Amino acid sequence: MDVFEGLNSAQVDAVKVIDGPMMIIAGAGSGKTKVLTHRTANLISNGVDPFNILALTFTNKAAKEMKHRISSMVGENEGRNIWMGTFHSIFAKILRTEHQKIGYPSNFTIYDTQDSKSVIKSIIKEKKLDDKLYKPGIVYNRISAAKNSLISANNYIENSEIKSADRSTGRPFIGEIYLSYQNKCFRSGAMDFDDLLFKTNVLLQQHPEILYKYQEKFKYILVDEYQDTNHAQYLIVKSLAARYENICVVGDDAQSIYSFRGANIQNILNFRKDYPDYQLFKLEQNYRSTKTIVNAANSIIKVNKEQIKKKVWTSNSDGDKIKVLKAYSDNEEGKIIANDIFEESNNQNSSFYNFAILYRTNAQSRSFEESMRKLNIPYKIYGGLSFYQRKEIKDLLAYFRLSANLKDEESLKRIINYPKRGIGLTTINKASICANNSNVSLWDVLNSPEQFGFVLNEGTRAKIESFTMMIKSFNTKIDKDDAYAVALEIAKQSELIKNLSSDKTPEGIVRFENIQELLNGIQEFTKTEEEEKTTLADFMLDVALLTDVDNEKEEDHNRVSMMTIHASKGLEFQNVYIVGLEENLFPSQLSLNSRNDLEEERRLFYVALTRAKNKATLSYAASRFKWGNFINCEPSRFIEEIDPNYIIESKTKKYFGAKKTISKPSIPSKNIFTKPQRNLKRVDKNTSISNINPSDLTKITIGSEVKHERFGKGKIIELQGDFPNTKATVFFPSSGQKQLLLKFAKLQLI
DNA sequence: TGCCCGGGTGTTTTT
DNA sequence: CACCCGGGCA
Repeated sequence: MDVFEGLNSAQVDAVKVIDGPMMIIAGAGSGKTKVLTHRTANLISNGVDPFNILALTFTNKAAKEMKHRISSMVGENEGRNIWMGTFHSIFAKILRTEHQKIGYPSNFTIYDTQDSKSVIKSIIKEKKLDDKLYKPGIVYNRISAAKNSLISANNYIENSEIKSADRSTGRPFIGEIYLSYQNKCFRSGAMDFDDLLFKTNVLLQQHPEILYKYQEKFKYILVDEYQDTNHAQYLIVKSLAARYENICVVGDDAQSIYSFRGANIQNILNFRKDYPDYQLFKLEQNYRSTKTIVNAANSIIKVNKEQIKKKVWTSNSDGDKIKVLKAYSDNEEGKIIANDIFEESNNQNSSFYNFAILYRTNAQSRSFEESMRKLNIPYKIYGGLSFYQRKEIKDLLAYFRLSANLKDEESLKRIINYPKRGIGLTTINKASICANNSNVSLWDVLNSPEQFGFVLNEGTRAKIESFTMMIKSFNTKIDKDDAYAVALEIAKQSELIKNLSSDKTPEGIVRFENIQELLNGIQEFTKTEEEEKTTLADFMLDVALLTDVDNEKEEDHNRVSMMTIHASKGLEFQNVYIVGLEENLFPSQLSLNSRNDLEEERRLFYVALTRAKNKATLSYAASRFKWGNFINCEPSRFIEEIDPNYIIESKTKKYFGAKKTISKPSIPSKNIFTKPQRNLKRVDKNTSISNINPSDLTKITIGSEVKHERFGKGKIIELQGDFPNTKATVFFPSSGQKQLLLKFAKLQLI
């Protein structure tokens, strides 16, 4: 196929380049992914071996998608050989291969943030530090920031600048905590997220032969979302590319929104210094959005001082103006938005898949969930508590993790007394002290108590022995037998299943279902994994790096997407609702003190707005429930910053009126959600599909008298299209003529 | 060792 | 408001 087909001239220029350093500044919606995939295909059709290509993306989903698209251009056999993934997953893979060089087992565990904080917490306790001052979260962030700047624990302690900074906040011992944290992780055969990058740097720096090996392997390197790379990532890329300098980075400084994670916009600016003979390309034509949205977004971003000059434009149509909705409270905001989505989906004859609600913080999702449920609109929340972070899932995974890596202390502590085995905290604490004294893992102490001076009574001893015996038996199977069989055995033998299935509360049933879902996922894994890696140990390797977005299911079609703006990066929707546009919320209160932070918030708003293809709607509430009482809110400065030509402020009255209509309980809500099911991620399939069945639908004809849950009585004037996509024009005496899609409208014949 | 109750505390954003 | 943690008691 022709790799240049369908590209504009700027895109062709970028796709053409094969060798040498290059940077692509790609405005929002400018076809960045297209350029990346076509360029990679072009490399391959010019004789570059896919085995020599490394492509680093920001999310697993982006990697998967890109791999898929490349494969469809160059063939599956070529495409599959490209190394493509997130920094974290690619370098975890390399670290597992080269584990001996850094003294880790190849099956090291990856600690998630929860695990890390729990380790830190236990250290703070051991060191008898004031836990009011040393909060695990704060300490974790300090350590994380240090690692991302490649500062080791010893460097940290020796660095006088850091020392005085920590002193001034009253926490002079963070360095010591860092040191024993690293020690503990090492002893547990575990790495945290930042270690994956930190240790890769150590590996490449201290072992020239390894560096050479990967420089030779990855002769062509491609980095997506370069504006969001941190120092550790930057250095890895730089050293890998140093030999051949075939490096292509893609990014947009206007969309840099991860500085809190150590991302450094300077990486984009430094590129020129590192590779003076680089080629620069700018993609400025936006194909995604209407003129209104593109221009409004430009008017916002131009308020920022720091940016690379570019002119994003589009030849798309003008489109609708951006609506600004005011609500009186956060709950009313939910209702107004749900109402608007309902109406728009009818008017546009459009699936809910084309709608997204974007917010600044995860906590905001609640009022939207509630109002969507009331209107029976199906939705899916991305992020927040991910599937893998649920308690019951973490419990079962902890069994798997421990069985794969006996040294994993966090997992051991989590499950040794769950389900109850009569091995309590006192016992564990004693064992921990022995482990610390001999600098061995907790498992070693439990496994051979005498050897490490762990005194215990006969009863406890027997209980511990039966536990270790069980885990050991899992351990012998986990990297040999079929993953699903082992997983099921563990779930049963540990009595976790028994324990969960005895809980008949609604929450308990959901937990049990989640376990089922995990087991199903493992069964899938044994079938789909191409190579022969189908043991549970293989499954566990990068399960820590998976996120919700990575498990998109077909059933998620026809649902409104709800997520933070951060999570929406790289996505696009026909209709975007940006909510909670209030001072102190968006922009966040914490950003108001520094120009840089405020500019990042503004970029975040820019990202949010540029997700929209057709329509963007903004909303804010005049008061919001926070920490138990109402606080008054002011509209966000970002609303004023938009060029007023592109927005309409809706009259409050109209929406006030709408509020009344919605809150009228007009549909019998029986069956659907008998009681509010908070925390349920899985929404029943078909919740949105009309309550009347197809035979009812076919009975509706022109002239039928019908009743609509919000518009009341009406008469069918016209019908267009075939079932199930029949569109009806209905006249409602109360609110005029409406276009409705029968399958959504839940019309009832009178 | 395990459960219950009360107080204190917390909201950015994520791999 | 909702959750987590620690203390007190069985």
